[in-house]
Amino acid sequence: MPELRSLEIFYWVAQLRSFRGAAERLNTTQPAVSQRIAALEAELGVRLLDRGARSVVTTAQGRRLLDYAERMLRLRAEMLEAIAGAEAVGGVLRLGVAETIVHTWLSRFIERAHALFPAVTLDIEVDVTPNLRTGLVGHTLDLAFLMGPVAEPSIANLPLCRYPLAFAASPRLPLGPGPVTIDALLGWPIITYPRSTRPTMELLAALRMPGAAAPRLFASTSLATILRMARDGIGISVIPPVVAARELADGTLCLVATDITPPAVAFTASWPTGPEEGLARRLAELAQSVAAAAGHA
Amino acid sequence: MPELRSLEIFYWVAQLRSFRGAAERLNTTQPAVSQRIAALEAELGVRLLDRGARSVVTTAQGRRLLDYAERMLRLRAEMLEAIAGAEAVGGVLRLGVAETIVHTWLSRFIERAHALFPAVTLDIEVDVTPNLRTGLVGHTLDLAFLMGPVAEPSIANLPLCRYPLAFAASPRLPLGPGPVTIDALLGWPIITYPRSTRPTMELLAALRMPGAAAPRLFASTSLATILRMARDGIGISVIPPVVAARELADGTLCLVATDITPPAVAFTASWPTGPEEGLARRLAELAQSVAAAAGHA
DNA sequence: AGAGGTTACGGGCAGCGTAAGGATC
DNA sequence: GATCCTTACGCTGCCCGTAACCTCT
Repeated sequence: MPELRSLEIFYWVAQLRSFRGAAERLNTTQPAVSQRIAALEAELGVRLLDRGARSVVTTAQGRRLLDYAERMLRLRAEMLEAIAGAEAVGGVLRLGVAETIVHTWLSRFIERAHALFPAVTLDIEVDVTPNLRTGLVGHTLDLAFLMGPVAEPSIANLPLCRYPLAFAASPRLPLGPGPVTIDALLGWPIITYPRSTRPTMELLAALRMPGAAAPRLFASTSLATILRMARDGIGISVIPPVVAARELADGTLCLVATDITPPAVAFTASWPTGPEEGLARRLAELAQSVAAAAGHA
Repeated sequence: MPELRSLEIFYWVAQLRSFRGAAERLNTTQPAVSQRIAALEAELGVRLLDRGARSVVTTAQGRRLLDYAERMLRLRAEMLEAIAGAEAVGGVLRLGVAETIVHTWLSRFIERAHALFPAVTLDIEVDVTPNLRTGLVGHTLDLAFLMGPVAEPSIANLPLCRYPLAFAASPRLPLGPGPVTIDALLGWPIITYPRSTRPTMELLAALRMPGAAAPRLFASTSLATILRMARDGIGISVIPPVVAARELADGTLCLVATDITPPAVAFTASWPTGPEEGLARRLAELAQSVAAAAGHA
């Protein structure tokens, strides 16, 4: 009689197409996974996985079992929540967060998450959106707050908040009063997110005027670094004003009025769907309400 | 993380309202059951069962878990059949059979059951219908072919066959030719099923004529005994002719034409519904087709 | 006293981790 | 040679069974 543990191990091997990956995912060793899979195949008298040289693929029977395994694991998760309640939902949830969120409502989210799920440990990893996306599809993250949505079939998305971008510069920069033209703007380096991110790509497209010089870009994955460079007068930053509230308040940075409106950045909570998505989904919904309460919806 | 084995044990304890009963049902010892239940309660941090002095009842949480447990066990059974196929469905199925069935198509059923489910062992118990019914509700039988249907909410029924009853007596009985009147009939003891069975009750009701003497009843739980007494000329038997084919063919018994038609006996395959009813249901359907093929539908 | 659940204790075995082996690119 | 799965092996700890204990009728 197959036990749930075996089905869970099979589920992750099939999902990740890797014994090793499943072992890491389940905090065990790779031979242990091998043994359980072998035992499961023997128990059912059926070959479940084709071990290729550098790939593991499910057989037809394996795919059928995968479907059942997912349903059973889902049922167990639902059962645990129904019986033991949210307080008992435990374990580690690996959360990836884009830096912008860190500077806005992440700490409030952590507080409320801890209050709702005291037995859950959040492993937080701050990184840029493309890396977070990779982490989600590779199942090394259970949930991420990133510039979304993530357009993958196995990833679910929930919109969190939109931040309009704005130009902000040190008041020492001789920009003069009144709206700044694009030409004047392009005389300074643009300090913002890396080129690989969507808002920066859109910004560059908006700034690229025929005949004008290409904008100089000072990109950084670190918001703190962007702000620091802007305060130092190195150039003009493009950021959501909300992450620079302190600098704007104490006058070390000023918003720059221009005749172009930079794009807005939209964030989503995104997670890989699966039998254990319950906690991720609940936390995503919590994040949504926290973001809304923070007035950034 | 609760394993299926624990949920299965809990299921049976809750269902049978007994640790001991569950232990027997699952071929294990009572302390083992105690331990699993205690561990399960500790795991979930919830009391599942109230151990009364002479009774075990589920708590509210226990009832909720019971629902999930049944769904999970059902899913596992379905999965096993889907993946491993019917050949791999194994274990012991305790089948109760009314004696009439033994004399008609039981052996054919056993053959076909063995062919379809080679890994299943049939534990067969021949008894009278009331005892079989008790066995079903007490979960000591997984399936029974009896005079049904069994009107219990937790018992499912599938009609199998109907046998008209007939009067049969030794040719040495001086009954004379032509139809026998009720009065003449009542001069002899009626040899048939025990008083507690439905066909006998109906028969007695039909024979009870105003002013006439009450019929003398020679009841036996054993069909072979009934036939033996009839062949010995002790009285007139009331039986389905199909179980006395040999005696009718070799002339040791003759059908007695009368002006009343005795009732028919109807048999059903009946089994307790539950997460593991799959095999019982399949065998019940098989029995239905065997009975139909035997021409007794 | 007897039925039924709990506690205590010892042994067997499943399952895990470490380490070595083998296949494929 | 690097990567990934398999096999071998020793050990831990879970789980089961036996037996004694407790409680209620």
